[in-house]
Amino acid sequence: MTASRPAIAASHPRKGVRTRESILRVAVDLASVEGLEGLTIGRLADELKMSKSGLFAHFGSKEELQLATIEMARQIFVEHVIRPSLAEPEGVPRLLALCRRWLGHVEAKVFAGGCFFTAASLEFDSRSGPVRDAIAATMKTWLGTLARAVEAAKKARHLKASVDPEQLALEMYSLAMGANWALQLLDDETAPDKVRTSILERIRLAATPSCPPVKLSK
Amino acid sequence: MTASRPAIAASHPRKGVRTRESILRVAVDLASVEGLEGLTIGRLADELKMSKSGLFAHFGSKEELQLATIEMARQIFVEHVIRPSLAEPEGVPRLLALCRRWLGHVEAKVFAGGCFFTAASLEFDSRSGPVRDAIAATMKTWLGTLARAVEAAKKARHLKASVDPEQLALEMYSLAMGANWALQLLDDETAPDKVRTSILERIRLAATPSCPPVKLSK
DNA sequence: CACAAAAACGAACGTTCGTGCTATTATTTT
DNA sequence: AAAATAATAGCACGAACGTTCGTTTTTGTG
Repeated sequence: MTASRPAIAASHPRKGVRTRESILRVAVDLASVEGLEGLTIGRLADELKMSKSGLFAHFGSKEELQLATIEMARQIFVEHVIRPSLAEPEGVPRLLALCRRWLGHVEAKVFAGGCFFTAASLEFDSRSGPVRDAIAATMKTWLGTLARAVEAAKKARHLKASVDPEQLALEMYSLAMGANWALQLLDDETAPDKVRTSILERIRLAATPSCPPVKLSK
Repeated sequence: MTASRPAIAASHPRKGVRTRESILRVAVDLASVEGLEGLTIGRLADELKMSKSGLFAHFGSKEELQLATIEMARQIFVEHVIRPSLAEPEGVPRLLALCRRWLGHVEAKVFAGGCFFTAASLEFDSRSGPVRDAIAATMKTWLGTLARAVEAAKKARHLKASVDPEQLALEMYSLAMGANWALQLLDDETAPDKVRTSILERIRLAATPSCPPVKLSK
C-alpha cells in the first residue's frame, strides 16, 4: 500500500542502486576470473574500498550476490553481443553478426577472465540450486537465440531446408567456446581466427545459392 | 645415496601409496563436481573417513594435492580414451576412435561431474601458477594427440592434403566440449548424438575417396 | 617377537568465510 | 533547517579453511 516512488527517477536513482551497480560491475570481472564461488564478499569489499557489512547489506546473502552478478553479466552480454547484432537484417547476416560479436567480446576481454557464462556454466553444471538454474536459463536463451537466427535464415532461403537449427546452433556455439578455451588456457591467439574460418566454412556448406556473401569482417 | 628399495614392490606397494591412490580416486570425482579449488581437504577427509591431518600428510600442501589430483585424472583419461584408441589403425579410424571414446567417457560419466579437464580448464584459465600450468600442459598434449592423428590421416591419404591438422583438431575438440556442456548444464541428452553427427559430417567433408568408411558406432 | 619406520590421529593455530547486530554517518523528503 | 530514511561502518559470531605439531597406532622387517 505504500505509494511507491514513480520510476521517473531513472536518471536520478537513489544512491543505493548506483552503488549496487558499481559493485556488480566489479563483481562480474572478479567472478569471471575467480569463479562465482570464488567471488568473495571480503575480497570484493576490499576492491571497492567498502566495508564487508556495508556491501553485504545490498544483497543479504552470497547467493543473492551471485544471482545479481549473473544478471549484470547477462545485461552486459546482451548489450555487447546480442543487441548490436539485431541491427543486422534477419537471416545469415544476423547469424554471422552474432558469431562475430561473440568472438569479438572474448577477444576484447569484455569480461576480464574470458567468457563469463562459459566459465560459470562449467563451474555449476554439476550442482543444483538457484544459481545453477539462472546460468542454465541464460544459456538456454542464448542457444535459442542462435537457433532462431538459423531458423530465420532458413525461412529467408539463405540456408538449406535440410539444416537442423538446433544442431547448427550447438555447432556454432561449441566452436565459439573452443576459441575462448584455446585463447584463455593455451594463450593461442590464432584460435579465434581458426574458429572464424571454421564457422564460415560451416555456414557456406549450409548456404543456398541465394545466400548473401558469407564473411565475418564487418 | 640412500639405497632405495628395489621397485619390485610394484605389486605390493607400501600402504602409504595405496592410501594415496584411493584418496586421489575420490579427489578426482569430488573435484570434477566442486572444482579443483572447491576441493577441500576437510571434505575429502570426511568422505574417506580419515583425519584431515592424516590425509594432509600425504601431500604437504593443497597445491600438491591439486597437482596430484590432476595427474590421477590424466591417467584415468589416458586409460579410458587415449590408450584404447591407439589399438585402432592410424588414420581416420584412430581419429574417429578418439572422438568416440571422448564422447563415451562423458556419457558414461567416468568423472562424476562431466569432463574433468574441461571444467578445470575454465576454472584456471585466468590464473597463474603450477596448477594452471599442469592443466594447460595436459590439454596441449591432448590437442596435440588429436592433431597428430589428423596428420597421420593425411599421410594415409584418408584426408585431403588441404586439411589443416591444428584447425581440424580444434574443431573436433570444440564440438566435443559443446556436447559435454549441453549435456551437463542443459541436461540435453541429445547433445552427444548431435555432436557425433556434426563430427562425422565434418570428417566426411575432409575425407578423400580412398578413406575408409566414416562412422562412429564401434 | 621386537623394534624402527611409516602412517594416521587429535588438537590447536591463525585466517577467512558468510552473516548478524548496533551505531553512525549521508542522503532525501518534508 | 529539521525530520525521516537510507546507506555504510564497526564489531563479533561460529564455522570452515589450510597448516603445524606432538602423540599414538599401524605396518613391515630383521
